[in-house]
Amino acid sequence: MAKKFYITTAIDYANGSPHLGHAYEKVLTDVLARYRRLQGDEVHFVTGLDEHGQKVQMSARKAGLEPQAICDQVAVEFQGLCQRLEISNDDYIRTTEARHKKVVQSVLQDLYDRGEIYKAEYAGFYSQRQEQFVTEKEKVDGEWPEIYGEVEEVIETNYFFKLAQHQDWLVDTIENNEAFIYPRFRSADVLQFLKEPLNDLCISRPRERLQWGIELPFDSEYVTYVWFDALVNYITAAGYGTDAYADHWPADFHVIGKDILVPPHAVYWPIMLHALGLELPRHFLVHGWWLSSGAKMSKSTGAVVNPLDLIEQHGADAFRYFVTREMNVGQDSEFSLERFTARYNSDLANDLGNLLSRLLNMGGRYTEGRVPAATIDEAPEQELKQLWESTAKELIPLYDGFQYHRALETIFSFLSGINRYAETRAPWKLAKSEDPADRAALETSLACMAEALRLSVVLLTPVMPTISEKVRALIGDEALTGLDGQLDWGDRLEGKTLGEKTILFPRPERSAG
RNA sequence: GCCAGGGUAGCUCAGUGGUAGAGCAGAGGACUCAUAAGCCUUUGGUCGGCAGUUCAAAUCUGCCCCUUGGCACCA
Repeated sequence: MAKKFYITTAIDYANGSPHLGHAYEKVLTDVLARYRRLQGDEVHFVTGLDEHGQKVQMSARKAGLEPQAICDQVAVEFQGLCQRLEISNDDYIRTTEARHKKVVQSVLQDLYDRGEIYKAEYAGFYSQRQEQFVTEKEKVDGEWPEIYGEVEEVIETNYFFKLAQHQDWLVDTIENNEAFIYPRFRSADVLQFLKEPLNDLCISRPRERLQWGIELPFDSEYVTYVWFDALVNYITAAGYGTDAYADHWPADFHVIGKDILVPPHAVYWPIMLHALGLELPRHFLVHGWWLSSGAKMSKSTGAVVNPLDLIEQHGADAFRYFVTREMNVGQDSEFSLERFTARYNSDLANDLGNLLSRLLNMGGRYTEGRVPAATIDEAPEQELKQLWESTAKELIPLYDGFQYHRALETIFSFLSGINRYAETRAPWKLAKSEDPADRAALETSLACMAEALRLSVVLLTPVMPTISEKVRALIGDEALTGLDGQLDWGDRLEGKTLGEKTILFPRPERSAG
């Protein structure tokens, strides 16, 4: 069996509710996953939930619940988000699952046996109130803020993972693999970090301080902490220790936010894998953040808008389109309701939705609800086909280079070209003529509009899967299963039945006041 | 402080040496198949600032300013 295209998001931390950032990462990953499926890859797409740790334990205690109960609630929320967004993940991993505990313990034991883990004393400043270690960085004006309460220096024995001995290897690996981290400039952050000597990584917490974690296999007085729990999910979900593993690992892409590249994903994780003798993931796709999500958009309406409400208000596809169109992968982007509305109305409703609407309507009125044959090929047709040719040429490289915002821009610029073509041919005028030449032009124009629309939605499909399928059905096309030949201008729609006139993206009612 | 990303029309962005671009928003017009949509025309920029290299710089170099991140046990 051929290796699958294995792609992951970061797993979300269970101590909080989903927000725009979570939604975006899932959409971004899903777009890539769906694109690869169209390219013919067998895809294994995993997302999940990181459930252990101090914060979850404390939240549970505050709520008077068992930690697992809290996690179960949060898991429902996050999985619900995936459904709402029509994320096509093949697996959802939760770090409290038995399959994961087993892998974490096996990996820890393995490293312990190899001498990569040792026990040592760790001295630090501990905040009793927050039940966590604090560092000099947390100090404000030379004092720890009030929220930490009394901070005392304590010495604690813990287990450490040897990072330093792999440092040179890691620097080499990153320097010699330019495609390892996208965008490339992020590699510089990692290499800068690696200019300083690495300290070993503390991977345990004593059980009396933290119960909510996976027990160290070689010392039941401790649980493992954070990274050995969270990062290992990627190989758990790949089926580490089972036959499935070879079909999945190495991951083709870990899609993550820029905040967790250095040091966890670009330093700890590669070293963990290297120490275990496992292959590294092939690429990291590092995205930026949505800024001002919340406060800023309340200005005009006076009401705070939760970006995730837009999914229900305007559909998953519209939401997916917006975040994909607006975000230049790797950079940050500004979220505002105004921008969402502008995209929705201008691009989706006016350009795409209305184009389909006028085609279906004219097909019903002039050609008995069928896609007619294109019988002539004159300047307007040739121009439109040329425009498509140059559009198609750009799309694959843009998709391959994660330039989704520009790919969408290009597609919508072609859609605009179809609208322009319609004005040039003006089938509604031709319909009033008895001249056979006008009749031929009328039929040709509707055929060309339908074909051009079909071509437009092919590479809209990864971003707007439902809408794209809907468009295909309405113009008499079959469901899309691959890219093969789909981007070539042809006459496959000839004679196909057009659907009833449909409003794809209804204009929202203008709310009074 | 050091490193990196961004700073181009009101907004979002494209544009890496050769007379400043797109979409949206604004203004005007013709049309009517269509979701008061679409189409045509148009207003609008000392390309963050200063200096330098060059016949020529948004594009190369230096310094500065604004902004977003990274800079070891922090999720």
